[in-house]
Amino acid sequence: MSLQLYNTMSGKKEPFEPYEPGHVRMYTCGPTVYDYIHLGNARAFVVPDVIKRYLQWRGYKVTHVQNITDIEDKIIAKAAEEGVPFQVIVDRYTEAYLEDIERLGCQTPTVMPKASEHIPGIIDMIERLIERGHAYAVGANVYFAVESHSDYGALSGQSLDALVAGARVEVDEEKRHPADFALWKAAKPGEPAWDSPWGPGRPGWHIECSVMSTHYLGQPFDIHTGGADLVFPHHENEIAQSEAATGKKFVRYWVHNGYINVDGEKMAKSAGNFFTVRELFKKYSPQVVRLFLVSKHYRSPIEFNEEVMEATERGYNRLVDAAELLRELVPEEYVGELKEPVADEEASRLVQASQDAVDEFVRGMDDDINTAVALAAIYDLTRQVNAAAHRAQAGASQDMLRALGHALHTLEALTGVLGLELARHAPAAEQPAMELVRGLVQLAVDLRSEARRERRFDTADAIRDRLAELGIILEDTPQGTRWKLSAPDREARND
RNA sequence: GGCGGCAUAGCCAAGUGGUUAAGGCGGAGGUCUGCAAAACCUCUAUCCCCAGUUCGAAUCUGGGUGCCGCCUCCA
Repeated sequence: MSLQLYNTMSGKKEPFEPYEPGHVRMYTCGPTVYDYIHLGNARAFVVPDVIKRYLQWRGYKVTHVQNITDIEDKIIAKAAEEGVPFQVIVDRYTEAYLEDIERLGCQTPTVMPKASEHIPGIIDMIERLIERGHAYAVGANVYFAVESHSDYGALSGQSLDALVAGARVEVDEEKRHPADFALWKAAKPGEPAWDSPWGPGRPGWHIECSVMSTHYLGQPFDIHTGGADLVFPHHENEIAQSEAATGKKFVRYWVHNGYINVDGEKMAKSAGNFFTVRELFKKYSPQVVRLFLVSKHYRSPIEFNEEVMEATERGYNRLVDAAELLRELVPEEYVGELKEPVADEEASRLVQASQDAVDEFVRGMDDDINTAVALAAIYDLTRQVNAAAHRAQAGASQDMLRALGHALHTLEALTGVLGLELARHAPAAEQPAMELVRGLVQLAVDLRSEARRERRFDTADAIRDRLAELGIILEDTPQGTRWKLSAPDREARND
């Protein structure tokens, strides 16, 4: 069985085959840089990142383009509101966005083009559309004529008549058809503008994605992703423009992710019920946020609330704890793919468990990137690893250590495909401080161990309690006392 | 009005014709421990309602009920 992907265009899961064997080309609608990204935006970036990582893991080369919209009405509005130059807004939020997706564990896309860098290509495409009779200029505005494209409405499953009957399309005397949309907008005084055959202005929203995607990926390309709210009109319009301009199919698989809900309602800027990811990072580590996002199938809505976030954090800690235990236990040279089979019966059971986890993980991911199933496979293996590791703490055969090393490798590989990293790490800025913390904690732990040996349990417990208040958890094992930070990579801990 | 989605345990969430209905969080009991913590073990649902199809349905069909989304900027 191979990867099945749900295609919004057909409304069905379809077997995935790239246009060019072995090489997947995908495009993701990136942010408009006028504000910090919120959790809903984050999902639209994490979902394609998971798809990309899975494809890579399955051996495909992936070229991934994710644009940055740096020309847009909302940016102009924000600049006016703050009374600062347009570019200040663009730079500030571009930088913040790059930082946010990196912390979320997203690989840097192969190319991150900006609309402002593709004006000539945009003008070319508009000219071609006018030549082919798909667009018309009215003064310095240019519109796409939706009636000229027979397939208009195919992606959203709506006929042109039905779309107009919805009657929320803005009335505009200039347009030949109410659903016609702007390819080029005339600049008003003071607005950022680029020269064009129709006068100074800026591109409409949809045209940049058509131009940039096909510029880097050709036409057709394989996968186009975005939030479900982009199906109409954004993606519908992208298709119309691109196919009208070239006569070729635009995109082979349309992938749309579901929303994040708050109190049952879609999280959105306009609704005001959103959480920026940087706010969330103060309370939860970026890894926990990412785990939360992949805990449900990408097309379903996810309800956001504190209770679920906390449950997610506990689950994440369990995964990390298991990995850390293995790292303590297994000599480094045993971590990795198993080179020779193990003879020991218990060890071979664990090897089998690792294989089962991989099989189940693949089964889930192949079924339209079912990350919930994939995660269940990871948790299953974690449980078995813990059981074996705790027994191994009291002494283990070489075979067992090799099997544990293999299991650790497996856990890291599978969580890695989801973009998760099983490690507690303090933010880089805190690294020097961590050295000091390690020393001080060890000092306290040593003093407490001495107290325990002398059966002065009041003192021992007091030390443990005080450390707990500081966010340091002690665990006594037969081999001595281990310690860990309770919430290691939250942005700031003020508890 | 048009189009689409969802309803599974206290919470989150898989499962789309036949299995003991995955997994996580929480809860109860147990093992281990000076006590804890962690970990492991056991237990913790008959699938919104009704009517059909079928030898057999959470899974298919029809009808309800409830919730959500798109049709306007939106990830």
